[in-house]
Amino acid sequence: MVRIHDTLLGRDVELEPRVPGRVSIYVCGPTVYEVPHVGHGRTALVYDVIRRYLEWRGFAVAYVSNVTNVDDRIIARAAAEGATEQEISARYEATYWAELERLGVRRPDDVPHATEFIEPMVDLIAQLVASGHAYVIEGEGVYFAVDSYGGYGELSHRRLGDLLDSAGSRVDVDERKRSPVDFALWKAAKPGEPDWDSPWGRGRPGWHIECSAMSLELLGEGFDIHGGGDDLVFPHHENERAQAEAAGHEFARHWIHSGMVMIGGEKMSKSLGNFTTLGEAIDAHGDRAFRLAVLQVHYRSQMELGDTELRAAAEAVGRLDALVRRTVAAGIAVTGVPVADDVADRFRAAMDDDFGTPGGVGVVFDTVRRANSAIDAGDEPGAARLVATVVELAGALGLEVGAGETVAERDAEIDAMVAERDAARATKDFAAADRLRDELTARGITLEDTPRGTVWHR
RNA sequence: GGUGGCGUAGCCGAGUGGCUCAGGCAAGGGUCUGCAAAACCCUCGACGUGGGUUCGAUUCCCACCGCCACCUCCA
Repeated sequence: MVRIHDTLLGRDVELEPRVPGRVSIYVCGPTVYEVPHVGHGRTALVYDVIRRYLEWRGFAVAYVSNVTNVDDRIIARAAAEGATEQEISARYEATYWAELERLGVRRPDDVPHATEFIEPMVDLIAQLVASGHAYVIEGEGVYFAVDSYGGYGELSHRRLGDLLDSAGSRVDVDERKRSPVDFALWKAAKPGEPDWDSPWGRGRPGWHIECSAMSLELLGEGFDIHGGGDDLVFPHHENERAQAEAAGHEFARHWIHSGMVMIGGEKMSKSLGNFTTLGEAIDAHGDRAFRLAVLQVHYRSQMELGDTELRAAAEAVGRLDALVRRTVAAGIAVTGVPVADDVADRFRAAMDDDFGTPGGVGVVFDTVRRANSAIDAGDEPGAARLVATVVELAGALGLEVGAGETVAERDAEIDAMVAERDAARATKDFAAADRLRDELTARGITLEDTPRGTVWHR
């Protein structure tokens, strides 16, 4: 059984899906007004792995993640560049998905955009107005009356009184609101901004309402898991929940939140300007190093994710590929070999405990060592089994082992040089052999001499 | 101030009331190799501080110190 840490309850609970065997997940995606940074990459990867693991575990997963494409910052960016909001959001959304694809993050089953769901949002707001949970301020918009919903604060573990005390201390409050903590469901149109028709005049939706409406629309009442970065717990998710439940809907059964990426001990964020773009990080260290670095830290913890961490992870990825090279060089066939059950059990135990990827990764690398030992010992069946297990379990985490060019790429010219060197070695002409190896090294080729011949990789 | 969380060996980072041992990176020594590479073995070193509970605590409890996040937009 899979246990997950539920933010609402503040403890681990068994995942008992609404429909046995099927898990529905909604994860808050980015607002696309800038290129993604490594923090966005981590969050997307964390949920990608949760999705993959649940599937590996036998669940049918419905995975939805939205993109916010109407928002103050998009409008501001469009104005600054003399472009339309659609141009800005389309541009940065394209970058977002392109980078995630490089990371091997699978596309969600559905990617709703705020602008495509105006009608469900308006309907939801209308329900709230009709039931007295929301009110109109002329010329300003529609607001949610926080007082009217008794569960407010439960998700983020805040008392309404404390919220009222701190409201206004950091941000100006519109005194026409009934309570300083009330928030906008619908914002009245302003000149030059995108707007839509509504019973309250033209305008655009508030931020929180889009996720309430879209998650319910696509996944239905009482969907299983709602996730996102932990900076969204308050106010975003608190508000989403309040709106949906106040309107009479059964909202998410479980809430999960992932930790932030830190840089030099501070949260990485666009507003602080202390970010590395995701693309730069992948360029510098590779997609698998990025994935492994993320998996080596529990998803709920804050983590540093800079060059130091990525370099270390890249070295570790090299061990995975080296294992496959050694296996191939030793002539050990792995396809179709069943996994070692005891290892899979350890892996499952770690992962079932709130997606304990660091433990799972530990099991994988422990198995890498054992597999190498088995190869050294000439235990071919044992090695085959352990290597098959490594490939399988790493695959469950979305980590391809021995992928692509590192293993079996053919290159006639390099093969010829390697053959020439082998011939030189056979006649003990080591000067010539070393000269050839130096040439290859200069071209980024590393040679490994094995009992069954020389293999090379980049 | 409120809420949530964290402090583990040179670094990153799991985990557990006692059992030989997370794992990754780095460092030193060794085996293998013509030399390398890769691999394996060994070594190095830990649980913020002070109390308490206990036969025994890094693990439970209390206090303290330090750090981070959220309380405004934010993955």
